[in-house]
Amino acid sequence: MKCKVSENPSIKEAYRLIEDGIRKRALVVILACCSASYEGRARSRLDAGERLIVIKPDGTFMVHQDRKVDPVNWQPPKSRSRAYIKRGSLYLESIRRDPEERLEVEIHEAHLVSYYLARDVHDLMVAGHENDMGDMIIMHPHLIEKGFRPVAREYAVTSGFIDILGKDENGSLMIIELKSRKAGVSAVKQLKRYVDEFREDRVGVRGVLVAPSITHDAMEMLEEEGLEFREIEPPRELRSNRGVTLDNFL
Amino acid sequence: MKCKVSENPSIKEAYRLIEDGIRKRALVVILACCSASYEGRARSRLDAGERLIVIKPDGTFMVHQDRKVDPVNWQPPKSRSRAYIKRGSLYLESIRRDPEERLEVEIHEAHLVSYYLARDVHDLMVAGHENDMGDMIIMHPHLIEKGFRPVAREYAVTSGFIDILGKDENGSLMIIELKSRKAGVSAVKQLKRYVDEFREDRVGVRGVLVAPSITHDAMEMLEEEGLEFREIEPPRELRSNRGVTLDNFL
DNA sequence: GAGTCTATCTCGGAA
DNA sequence: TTCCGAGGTAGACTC
Repeated sequence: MKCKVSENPSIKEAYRLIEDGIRKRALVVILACCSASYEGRARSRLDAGERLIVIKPDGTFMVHQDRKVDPVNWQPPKSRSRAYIKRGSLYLESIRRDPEERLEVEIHEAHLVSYYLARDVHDLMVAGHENDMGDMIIMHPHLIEKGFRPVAREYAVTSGFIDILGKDENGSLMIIELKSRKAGVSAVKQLKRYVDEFREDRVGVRGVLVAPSITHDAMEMLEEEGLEFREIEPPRELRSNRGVTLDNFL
Repeated sequence: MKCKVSENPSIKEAYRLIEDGIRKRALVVILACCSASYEGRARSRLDAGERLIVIKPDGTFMVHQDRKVDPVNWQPPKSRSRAYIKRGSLYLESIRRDPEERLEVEIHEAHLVSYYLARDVHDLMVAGHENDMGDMIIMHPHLIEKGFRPVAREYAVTSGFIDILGKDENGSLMIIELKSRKAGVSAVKQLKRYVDEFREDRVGVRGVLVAPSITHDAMEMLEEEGLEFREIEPPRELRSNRGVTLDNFL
């Protein structure tokens, strides 16, 4: 029996089922009219409304309203949850240590209480990240331009890390800034800071912003600063080679 | 009847209940063994596992694993969801326009399908935001130091917005950077950029980072740059006056 | 609609 | 453990 369900349970029934589910490290799902108070990194109060409450086996606790992707109140994995009855009312409590945080939910009326002994071994396979773009460019440097040779990756400078450092066919230094989404002015500013740092030493340093697209304002600033743009889509293969390094090509 | 529930439904029963719930703009909650494919801003694939699926009245769609606060796959509010049966299997689909994104979930086995006609009019009341800190400092400038006078808020400069601009008792310009959480090196860099911009014009500009705490590295950088730190906790009152402006004090 | 910024951001990786 | 940066960030707000 993977699933246990109770419709419109009494307070005691709800209490027992929830405690049972937590103890068995099940996925506990509750539909209820509730209110919530949180105190920790911030402080919040949520008045009564009908919501979805979820307690996960890893200690995650969430209160979801009828809108938005984000929970309205929550606690992260490893929080300790329990149910208790006080003055005839059912409460849920989730406590986190370091930082000390406490979320208390008062259940005014439970419509559905259930738990689910979920088994889930798989992780998400995802493609289209900045890291994948870097891998792709290291493996296919001509995507930047003919004759481009990468020299270093995540190269540390005062103002941060240069995504890819390389040289063009004339031996001029090239600073590559990667963005996996549309690039804004902040990306241009970041690239400019890197280039300025190098230009102090020597001239002829090229700065290239690589992204699938760019905002209008960012393109204007880029041109003003004498920087370049390469339109490149992040790769879409789900099983990209992890751990591609420059060693393979130098 | 606020709640409708079916345990271990057949494919057709599950299909009908889910479509019914979506049409009635209910909160649809499903416990099922499923796999998922996403294509849009990125691309992802999730192999079979036992999960919680939620469809909200506002169009939000979520697939939750047995761990983590964030859903493993999701679509934002205003997405269009539907269920359908293809080659004897039950599928859920959620589509978003602009950007074009599609999430498809195949239900291999539904353990629990339910929907809940939730009513929830209340919004979260929360305290402890950066904005509240700004309000507090505008109302009590001496928290920065004796004689401090705020002059402008969200003051636009080339590299962004200065949280609070003011003058000390000697008439020297002060640039205040607020953080509601522990400040890191990025906050110091940000403050430094603002101060540098002003120092081009005139010397004697003071930069002050205001936060409840600061990382070790950030404090070192702050001292190197001749900037200052004020340890201030964000306010905890839940009903802070919204819309406090400088007009009330100048 | 596009751009910018905060967040109880969350989450993963590195020092 | 602490810290830093990426994210399909989400969500709020301004222009």
